[in-house]
Amino acid sequence: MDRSKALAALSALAHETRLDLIRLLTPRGAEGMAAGQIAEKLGLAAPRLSFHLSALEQAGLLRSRKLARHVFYSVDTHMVGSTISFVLNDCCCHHPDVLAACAHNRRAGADQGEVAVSGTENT
Amino acid sequence: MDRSKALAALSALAHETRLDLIRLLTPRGAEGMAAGQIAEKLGLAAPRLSFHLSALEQAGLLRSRKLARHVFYSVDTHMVGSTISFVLNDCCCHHPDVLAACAHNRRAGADQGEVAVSGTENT
DNA sequence: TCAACTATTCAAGAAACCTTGAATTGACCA
DNA sequence: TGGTCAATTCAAGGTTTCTTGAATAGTTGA
Repeated sequence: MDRSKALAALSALAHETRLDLIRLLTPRGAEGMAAGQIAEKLGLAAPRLSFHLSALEQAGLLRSRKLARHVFYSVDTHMVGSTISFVLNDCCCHHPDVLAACAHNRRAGADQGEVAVSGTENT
Repeated sequence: MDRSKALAALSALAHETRLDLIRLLTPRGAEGMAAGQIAEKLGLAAPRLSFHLSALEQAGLLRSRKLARHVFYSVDTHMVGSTISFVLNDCCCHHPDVLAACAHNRRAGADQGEVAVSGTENT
């Protein structure tokens, strides 16, 4: 993964709406979700959603496939992982404290249960 | 780590110059580096550097301390780690594929030697 | 105190980004 | 073919972000 790709991916992630999209779509796996359903879940106007979906797709973080009149979007988990590891590798040079903080927080998160949402927020 | 902090940190990271700063400063540890030396290393105009340093500090990714007429900046490794783990936890819900891609790339980076700079570029 | 040095702040302009409503494209079905 | 639905594209606007040169504040040593 080269720098410009990583930078594009980071820029794409650095927006509230787009993080919401990643958060919503990740648990859906490769199947993903249709744009209309996403718009409904997140309460977004269609053009606005389109704008952010295409930003994420451009950055390589989402894939899309057409099915009848729907377009399904799914997260490219490999790309997300690569982006994260870019920050760890290239920027932080495997600095032990960064890795430690990362590992610690990952464990803490798992302990508390800010996990396993996967469809439960279906109000 | 709450969402707005994480978002601020991600936004701060999503800029070429600021990634350069993190990359330069991480190996220096808590000691950090004086603004003037940073400017020289990266070839940045002083106001521009100040702008980006303060953006990173605002986001919590850098700390600063004054020493005589110099200001030393250093990376807050804990904050960087927290930001990374936020993406893993909160956004990707510990999705196994993301973790796998992250772990894989981390190992690949270590194998190749894009590591262990830690002060050797002291021209 | 004065000059030199380090770093930040200010102001202005350019560029990029985001949101919105209107228009458009493409697919489906009667 | 005409109507409807799903999604995108377009155009306009407002806001934010970035860069630059000029001005400012604080520190040091003669």
